[in-house]
Amino acid sequence: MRSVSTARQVSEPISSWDPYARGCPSRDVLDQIGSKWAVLVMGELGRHGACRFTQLRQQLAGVSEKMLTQTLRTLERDGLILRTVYPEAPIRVEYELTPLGQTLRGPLKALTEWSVQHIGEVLDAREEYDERVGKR
Amino acid sequence: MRSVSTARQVSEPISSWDPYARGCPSRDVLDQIGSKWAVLVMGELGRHGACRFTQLRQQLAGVSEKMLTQTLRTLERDGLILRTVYPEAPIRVEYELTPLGQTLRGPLKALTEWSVQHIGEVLDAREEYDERVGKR
DNA sequence: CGGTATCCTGAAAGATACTG
DNA sequence: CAGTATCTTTCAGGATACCG
Repeated sequence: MRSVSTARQVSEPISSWDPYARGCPSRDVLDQIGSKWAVLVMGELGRHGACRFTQLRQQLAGVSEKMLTQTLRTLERDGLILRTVYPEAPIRVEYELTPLGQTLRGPLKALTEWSVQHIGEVLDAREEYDERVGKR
Repeated sequence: MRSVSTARQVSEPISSWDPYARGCPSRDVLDQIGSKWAVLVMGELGRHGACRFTQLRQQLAGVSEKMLTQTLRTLERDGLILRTVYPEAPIRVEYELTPLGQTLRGPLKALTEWSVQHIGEVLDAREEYDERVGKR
């Protein structure tokens, strides 16, 4: 059954894509990036190069087989990662970034770097906010 | 009730933050960014400057009042946007990016620009993938 | 080894009605 | 105007068992 419901039906006519509009294709991509494991997988493959399924599952401690498979399938479908099967025994499968996937590394890196650099400020803001709101 | 459950309990000791690790604070931020409306709100405020509640709801056609409020609250708590109440009658509330929020515009822009630039390739990849898989 | 196939649950999203 | 309260629906995510 091939309905992971990743790409929901886009019924609107495809014209004048506002990158911020609802139901627009580029928005789909953002949704996928925002999904729980996609960024993690991309990051792992970006730093390690080719990885096997089990390797990935270990690096991303906590991911279930189902979610890892689902994430990998979606990324593969979007052309961001390449899946190669080596029909040995036991079977071996390797995942790696495609050239297209490589081009996404920059933007992704910018975002994670931002979060690392500014997490302190965010945490402070939260603390201050909670105090302000709690005191009422 | 102030438990939007945005920030789930981080029980682990705070040491050696791997930006990719589960439950790490910077990961929280990414999760929030990935949430359905946060990027849209940030984008809107980034381009328009200060906006009122109703203005935002109209720009982001499709958002429910509840989700908009929730998104705005979380972003405010994280110190990314500023909420200003003008106690006139009728009341007026304006939202705008904080300096911290401004620093996030770049990374966010990089990501949306990527999606606009490469959406064609992604769509092609999907088509090819579906054909490959369907034919089996 | 590298997955599917099922079932289940909690949280997210949405609809609707009401309010300071 | 700018929300809050409440209810319902949806569905991502996880647990488990099994398969080529």
